[in-house]
Amino acid sequence: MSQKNNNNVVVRFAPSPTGFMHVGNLRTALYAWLWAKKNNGIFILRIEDTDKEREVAGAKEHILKVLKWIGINWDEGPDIGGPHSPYTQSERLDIYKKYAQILIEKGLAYADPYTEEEVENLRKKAEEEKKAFLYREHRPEKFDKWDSTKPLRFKVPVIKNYKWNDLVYGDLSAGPEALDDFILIKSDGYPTYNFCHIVDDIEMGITHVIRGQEYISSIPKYLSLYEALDVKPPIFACLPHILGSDGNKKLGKRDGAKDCLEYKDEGYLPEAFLNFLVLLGWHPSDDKEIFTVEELANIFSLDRVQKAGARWNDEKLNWFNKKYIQMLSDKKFSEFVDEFMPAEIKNLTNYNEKVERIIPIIKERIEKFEDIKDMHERGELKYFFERPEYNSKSLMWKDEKDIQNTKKYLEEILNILNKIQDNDFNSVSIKDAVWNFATENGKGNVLWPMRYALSGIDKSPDPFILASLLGKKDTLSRIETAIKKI
RNA sequence: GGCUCUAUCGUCUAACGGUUAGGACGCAAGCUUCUCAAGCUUGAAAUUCGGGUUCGAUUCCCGGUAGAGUCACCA
Repeated sequence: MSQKNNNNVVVRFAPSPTGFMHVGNLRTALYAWLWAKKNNGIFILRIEDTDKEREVAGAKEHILKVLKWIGINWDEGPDIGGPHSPYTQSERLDIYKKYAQILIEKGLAYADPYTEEEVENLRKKAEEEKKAFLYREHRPEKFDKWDSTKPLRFKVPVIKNYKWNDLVYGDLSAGPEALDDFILIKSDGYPTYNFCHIVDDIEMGITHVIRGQEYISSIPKYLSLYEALDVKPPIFACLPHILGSDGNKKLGKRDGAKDCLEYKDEGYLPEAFLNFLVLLGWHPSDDKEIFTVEELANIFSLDRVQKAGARWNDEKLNWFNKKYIQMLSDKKFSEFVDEFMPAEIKNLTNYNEKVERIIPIIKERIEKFEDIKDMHERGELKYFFERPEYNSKSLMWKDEKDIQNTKKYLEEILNILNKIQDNDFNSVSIKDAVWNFATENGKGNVLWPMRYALSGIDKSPDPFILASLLGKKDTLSRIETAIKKI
């Protein structure tokens, strides 16, 4: 890797602590982070907590937790500081005041003389007249001195068309109706997003502003503010929305978007989750689908981000998770099994000595670790540790009346298995020993009763595997029990 | 309603004007030692519509249609 000037790319992820972080937020963070990594740039985490009414306790900690889970690390942020500290907006109020003062002195910010109600009435009137409401059409002719008790509004310097380039959407433009005298500082003394994010982006040297598509229509406002401040705007990149799995609406908290940590709790692997997420709206130039973070950091590009929204797809996420589970080391896999195994199974007396043997069975049958619970509920775990209970009729393959033959077959299987040496009691030897007899008698007639005697359920691994996992002693004993039951 | 954006299999997407429109998930069928699971093979499945430009449009332009975003003292 060639050494690049670190200041080529400085990006930020700037969530507001107003609730849990959902997948839409996370993907924005992921794309910004990958863009920074790809360019050897700096990734900044900034907390935008200027809406004190909507702020949710613990939300900030939750955001950090999600990012850490998925493996997104930041170079500067509220917890670790950095050259532009602090990284929480409520602690940067003086900086915003300074910029507000600059605008006031330029005559480009003024105290809003109206009450909230008066503005609302003007808005309603415009609506009734089927006109777009523009505050600037009601801009007072003379401005009172701003005393911090009224909102401070931006005075759009020039009403004109704006054209700009977006790394994802290409050339964009908007007419003058996109421009208005928006509020810079609210009457509670806190700045609005529209104002302070721009101040911070300037102060922190942000080069690329990567955020959701919903900001496209606001960008002309930002452009006019950059002009008023005489600052060159950064490069913009807006990201398409993630759509809910039903409907076409942007995935939001109200439409059932889940807290990212729920995926962790359900047993999704962060690597799989990240891999799925990166492909939801972005695609490399070839057909490769499984990526390490390092590979993504090399090939990620904003110009290959889609313009249309991508629908959330749990099935594909599950497929990715399964793939990644298969790649997990035995040790790591066992740790997850230990975490997700239901207490009812863990409390069985011989759980600890036997659990390692059934690891491969679990590994090929789950998509996420929470599925272990479902396996348990379907009775697919318990019989490995305890003798199964079942109705003797179930031992019969297809023909429930063939009692005598079933008994005969089980007795012969018992005989055959008994002859296998203890230290040779593996699935291959067992199959070799049983196979001829089974084939001669229609396979299912013989193998189904054997498997059922060992598992006590309709669906399980094949009888050779089961016998080898249970061991010779337990296998013989379970078959004897079945014979007695008939 | 104004402004803005978007449109390829059910879903995620590939195809810098020329391909039998490719891949993946899901689905179906078959194979693989009974039932599962896993694996393998095969299959069905798409360029929103109408005009143009061009020898030739999924691709470029215009229009229709559909969908989305936004129009806060929220971010």
